[in-house]
Amino acid sequence: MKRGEKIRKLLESAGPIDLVRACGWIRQKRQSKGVTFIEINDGSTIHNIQIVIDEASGDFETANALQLGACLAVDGALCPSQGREQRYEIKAGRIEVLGSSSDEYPLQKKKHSFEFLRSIAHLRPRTNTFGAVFRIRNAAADAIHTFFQSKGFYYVHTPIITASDAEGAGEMFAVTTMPLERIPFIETGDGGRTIDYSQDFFRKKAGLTVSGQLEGELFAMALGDIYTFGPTFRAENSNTPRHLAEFWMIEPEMAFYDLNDNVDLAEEFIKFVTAHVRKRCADDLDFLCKWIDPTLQTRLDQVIDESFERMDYTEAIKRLDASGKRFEYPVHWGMDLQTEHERFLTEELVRKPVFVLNFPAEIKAFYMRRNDDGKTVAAMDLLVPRIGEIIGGSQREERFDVLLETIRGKGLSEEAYWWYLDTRRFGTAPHAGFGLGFARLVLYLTGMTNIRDVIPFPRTPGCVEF
RNA sequence: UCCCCGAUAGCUCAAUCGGCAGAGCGGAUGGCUGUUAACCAUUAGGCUGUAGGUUCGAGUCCUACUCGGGGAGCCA
Repeated sequence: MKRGEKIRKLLESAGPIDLVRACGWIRQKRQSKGVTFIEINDGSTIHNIQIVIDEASGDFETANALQLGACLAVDGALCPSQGREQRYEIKAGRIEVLGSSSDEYPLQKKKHSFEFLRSIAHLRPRTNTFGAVFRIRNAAADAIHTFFQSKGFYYVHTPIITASDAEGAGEMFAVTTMPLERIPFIETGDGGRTIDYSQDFFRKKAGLTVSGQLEGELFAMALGDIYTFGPTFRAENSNTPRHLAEFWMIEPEMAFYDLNDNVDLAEEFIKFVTAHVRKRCADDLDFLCKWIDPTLQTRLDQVIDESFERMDYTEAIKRLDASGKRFEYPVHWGMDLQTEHERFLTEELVRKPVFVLNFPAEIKAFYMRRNDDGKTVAAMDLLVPRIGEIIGGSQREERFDVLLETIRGKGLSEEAYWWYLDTRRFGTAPHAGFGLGFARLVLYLTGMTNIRDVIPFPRTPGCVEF
């Protein structure tokens, strides 16, 4: 079909054009006696284009009967607008109604609550806010590939179905073809029974991945620098504005990187993505700044311009302790940082993004590299104001015997990790990497406050609609 | 999973001490010579989340449940 020009292009036109075609969905309609104004939007920009239909037009009656949400193809002249709100408008010649709407169309010309819009997630991308959010999400995704590709990183597709449980990352969703109403069991001899996975599709227990990191490390030990960017799944019963059961994660993994190199890369990466979005989605950020978060643009500029704070875990504990602030969870060395501690650190003490480094080994995963002090591991968390932890990473333990000792010490099965351990037996190398929750990054970039509003179709406990 | 708060018209919300169910927006109809979330007039629209209970009388008080939100935990 004849698609015409994107509305973004038309609004940026260098001059009037005698005949143009625009397609889009009706956002606004205003009627006077002799003239009707219809604003349509095609998603190419947050701005609508105004269609002017006057009495002389053959389609005047058609236009007046149209309702919000209808889809139109409009042929007409792109002219300078007499109104003050827009440079150009289309004086309609012919209007083709591609899809009519009805008075039951749920989106109104007013602000709706996000809770309500979540219940109509199939229509919410037609609102200004969600249009802006999802254009920014797209720009961020693009920036991620551009950043890593320009640095010579390879994009690796790690498996979505896996039998490996990246320890500490949370509960896995089961993947099975066994009938739930009659799951085969094996008697264990002591009166108990266990599921007979040998009859299942994969002949062993399988689930949806909680992280592609371990597989990512395997590829870093061959291709050098790699990154993953794909969906991950957590079957945790988490009911918060920061958690999803299905979300996208970015996990770079680099050979010959130590913890400092890792931190440098993470900072450069966040700055790059932020700057890219700041430049490319200026209109959308203006809108979000006006209606959602007035501090958004200032905050993003700060991320781009100022260097992030870096602080050892031990130092963070000292500063939290010395702050005099009363915490619900008392501060002591060896504890994991709670939400209240993270927020106080980044929002009160340093007032900018902060890397916390070298955590106690006990509270971190087996694959993190043991430091010489014997007590800590080369881990890093990036905390940002409002969101909390946005990146978690570490230098990985490359020494075979140390890794094996840790796996055994944490009561994990060394057989299950035979392929992971192999990389330490055959040409091991220092390497490091991190994981970044994409939706949390989008939260940060948009000023939105609920993670369910920055992913097209959120999956949370009890919610899998659409 | 735990704690707190909420659920009233399509949407956003009122309803005093337990005493007739309301407004704005949206819809429909009409008006208005170029509007900007246009404006003016008329109008329709309700088993007050569900199930019980207390009471002469319940949107309002009590109990349970469902759903939603916030906080916490788990985590990214």
